[in-house]
Amino acid sequence: MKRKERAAETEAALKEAAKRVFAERGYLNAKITDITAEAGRSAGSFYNHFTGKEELLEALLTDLAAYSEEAATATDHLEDFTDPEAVRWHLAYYVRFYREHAVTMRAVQQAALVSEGFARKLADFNTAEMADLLSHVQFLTDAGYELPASPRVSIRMMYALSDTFLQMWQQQSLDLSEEEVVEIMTRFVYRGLTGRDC
Amino acid sequence: MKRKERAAETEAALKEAAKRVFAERGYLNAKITDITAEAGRSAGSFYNHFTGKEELLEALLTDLAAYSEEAATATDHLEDFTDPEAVRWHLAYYVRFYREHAVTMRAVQQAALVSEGFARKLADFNTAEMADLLSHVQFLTDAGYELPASPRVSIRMMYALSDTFLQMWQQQSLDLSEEEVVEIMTRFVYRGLTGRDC
DNA sequence: TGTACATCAGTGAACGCGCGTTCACTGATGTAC
DNA sequence: TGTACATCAGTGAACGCGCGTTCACTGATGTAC
Repeated sequence: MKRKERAAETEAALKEAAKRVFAERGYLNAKITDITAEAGRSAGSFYNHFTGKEELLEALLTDLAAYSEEAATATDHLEDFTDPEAVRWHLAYYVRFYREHAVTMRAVQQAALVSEGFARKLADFNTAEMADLLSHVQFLTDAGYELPASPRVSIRMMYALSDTFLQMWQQQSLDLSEEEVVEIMTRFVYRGLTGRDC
Repeated sequence: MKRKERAAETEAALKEAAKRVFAERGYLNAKITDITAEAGRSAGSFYNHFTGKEELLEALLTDLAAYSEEAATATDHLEDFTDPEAVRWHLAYYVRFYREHAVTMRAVQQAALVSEGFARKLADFNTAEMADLLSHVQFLTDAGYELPASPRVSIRMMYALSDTFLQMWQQQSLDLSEEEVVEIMTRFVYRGLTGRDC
């Protein structure tokens, strides 16, 4: 089975090369020949594995899904948002996620601007991430805290903040360690959601 | 001077047509012939006015700058962020801005993904917007409030939240009126910055 | 005011660049007997 | 184990599509005398 091995190696090489090219030039600026060159393969080889750049990105996105699943079922998953630690846990998760998968996420965001299909995929992904949070925020309303808005909208604000702030952190150098970012965001979000200090 | 009038009319028509096309298809998907067709002009005519799509977008962006200037010097500009009204005033300004200029801003954001030049322009624009806020937050530290992070970073969180949440509001229908959005964001941000309810 | 010429905004068919995609070919691996 | 043929991953030059951009042309406006 040396043949299938070789094919699998090439496919993996193309995916890794794509990430490097996306990181440097961005998804939209990446030419297929850039990717094949980076992977050290010929242009034609690409089409033995993917029908185009979109399918390659879908493959990368599928790899992420696994990661998200994992976190949602983590054993130390804290759910009660009246406890600042629960908020911190989730933000720490996002920070880790962004550090590890920033390239793919940015690629998907770029693809979403141009392609209807990726826009839907991205929306679905975000909705899934937020769904988990919805039940956690219920603890706050049950405990008599006054959210700034409905649970659904409050979570969107939290998510909007995290998403964009983490991108800022990644791209421009904010000179903050990962721990500091988690700490800072936790304070802002916990205060924002509950109206109390922590 | 009928000639210059005609030229000015065509240029304006192209700019307006561009906004409509950008709104529908997005900047990156917009073809120059889409714009000229929408404006009811020939393809060649475009190049009498702009060297390309980029220059047209720059022209639209210049129109925005005026708007921002205006707000920064507004007479009712509240500056002391210890007063929730001051926070509300600024968020209300952003909401109005996004409602009126969402198309151009989204176009610039898209262009920034692909072009180094626009990335810099966008970064400059955002920095300018945030600079105004920096002095306002000083009131909080002076009054003994504890920000969630340094003034510079706290503002970035506020800005990240506003930027993305307003985009969500624009794109997906969150079923919130403009007043509600301002109210909600004010509560979240004021709480986040000060740690106190309002 | 009239005539002859210059200039300019606009036209749209044609051109050509960039890049995605194809395809005939190669050499290696797998299969049949 | 050896031989003959089939299949497959990979190659890279060539093809062709889409779209930005050009340019010779038109008709209208401006200018000179």
